[in-house]
Amino acid sequence: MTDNADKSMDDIVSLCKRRGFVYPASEIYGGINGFWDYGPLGTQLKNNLRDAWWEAMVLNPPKGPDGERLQIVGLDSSIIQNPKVWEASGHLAGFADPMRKCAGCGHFVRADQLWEMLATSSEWVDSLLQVFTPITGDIDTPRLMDWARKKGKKLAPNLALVRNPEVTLSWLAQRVNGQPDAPVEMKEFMRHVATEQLNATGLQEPCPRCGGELGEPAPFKLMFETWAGMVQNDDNKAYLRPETAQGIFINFKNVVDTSRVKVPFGIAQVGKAFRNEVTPRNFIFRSREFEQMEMEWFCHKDDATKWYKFWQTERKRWWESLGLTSDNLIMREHDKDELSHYAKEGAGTADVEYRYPFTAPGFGELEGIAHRSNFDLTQHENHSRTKLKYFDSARGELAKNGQPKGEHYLPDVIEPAAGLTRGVLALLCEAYTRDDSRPSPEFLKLHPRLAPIKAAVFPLVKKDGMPEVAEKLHDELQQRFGRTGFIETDAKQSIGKRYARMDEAGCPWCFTIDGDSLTEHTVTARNRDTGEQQRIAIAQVGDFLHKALNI
RNA sequence: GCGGGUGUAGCUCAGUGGUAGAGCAUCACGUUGCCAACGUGAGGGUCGGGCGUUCAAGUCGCCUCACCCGCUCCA
Repeated sequence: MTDNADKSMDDIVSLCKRRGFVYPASEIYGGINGFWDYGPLGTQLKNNLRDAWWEAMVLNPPKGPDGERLQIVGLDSSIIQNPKVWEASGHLAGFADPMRKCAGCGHFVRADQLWEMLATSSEWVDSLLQVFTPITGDIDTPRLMDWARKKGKKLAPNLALVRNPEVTLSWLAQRVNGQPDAPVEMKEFMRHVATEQLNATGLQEPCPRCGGELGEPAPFKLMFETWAGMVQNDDNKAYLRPETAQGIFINFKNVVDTSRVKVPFGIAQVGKAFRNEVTPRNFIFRSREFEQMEMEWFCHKDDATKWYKFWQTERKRWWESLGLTSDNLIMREHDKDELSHYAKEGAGTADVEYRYPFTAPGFGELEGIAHRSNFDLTQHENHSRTKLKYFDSARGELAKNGQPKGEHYLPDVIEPAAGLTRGVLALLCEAYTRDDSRPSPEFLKLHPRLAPIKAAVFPLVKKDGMPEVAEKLHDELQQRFGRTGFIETDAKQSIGKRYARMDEAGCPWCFTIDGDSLTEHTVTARNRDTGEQQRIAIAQVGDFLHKALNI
């Protein structure tokens, strides 16, 4: 087995392009940053992963921790919703955090974190403080001058004190000597060393990175905006959803009212989401348009921890069942300070992380399992002024007749939220294998269930009626397995080359029609991973494949 | 957004101012006897895009776009 750290993303990206898995979006126009198109094989692979998820969630969910049957229903909500949805969810506020852009280096700083960053994580501030002691308020001009010319020049090239030490220090001296009874405090000192045109600009605040002048705070929008209607103004502004989850929460009441589900139950959804990421990076790992598979599991808060643990175990097991090796998968519990706004109060958030080649030996997120408490339903209940409480007739005190009186509550939510497109990436990375001892060294060891091409049927040579037999077997297999992926047939070129092509596309089985097929009615079945062959009856090929694909 | 690198055929890449190339891949025909065989032929490029310098630009300059690496960001 090849270690993921040894796999080259360039090779994987190249194979994806060559074989029609993933193309850069708008390629003929020079591309567009953060967007990707899925080709014939990539689309089928993505659909197969999506279908496997849907089956594991909605059609054939796992048994619960006590062996009980789980209830999960599907949903497909709109990408564009009333903007109030995003106000309620916190995305509008969260995504529009005021940022300040540095005029010197272009770096963005969150306005509300500026002073914390200056105090804790700015290299030049650390260095500068060694020549200035804010407690006494003394200004050692020669030492500051010296710092500006040496260390400052390296660490904070855009700081006013460095660009123009004389002027900056004279302003500072005027302040200190003019008001000797009011010592300069840290913040004020920082503002002074960042300012060289005091009369024109007032005191400036410096960039933690280069000391440059920071611009006015402005919202930094991570949601894509559009307009619903012909006129484009603030009244009809709309947003592309940054996650599929909110579509589920706002339909919670609809589903409860119309589908006879009882808490605990889940609502599952697969769909596109959009985030205007600052830096799309790493192939399809972080793109601006991506696909999520999210399930919101609604349960009573007393049971939340139980379900949180259950879904963690279950989700990791599921990814493993698709062929991701356990060495390359970890479950990582978030630290307290990492938790999202919606998860602060809950049992926690954990990520299923995969060891991608570009994160190896570290890991990158594949799926998040979050306890969102009842944050979202509470928010939507308040913002929409619609009662979303669930009436649970199995809870509450017992009445005279021995029946529970019932309890009204907003359920807690456990959310396993997986990236479909990240899943595709993890599967491709896991499947990509180089084995130079093989005649076809580069191949994709995709799980048979997910492989976009399920099988290929080859006539060994293009004569003696072999192509006709192959054609017939191909049609038969396509009828039976076509809904799960492609069945290929190919009579061109040497048999070895055809096997190699199928290896590269991740096709698990090749069936070859030879002379014996005509007389004995048998074919050879060739295994992608081992190259081994076995003879089976033509009539048995369908059942053989059915078993091999495990579907 | 910053710094560094890259961009030439579907893929991998040569090409240092003078007629746009190779290998593999693709297509056609022939051959074929189980692991990227062979022969003959064919198609495919406004050299990422734009502007400029020059008699002449894939090559030099400026701008721009995309990708990769490192920062940064990632509710």
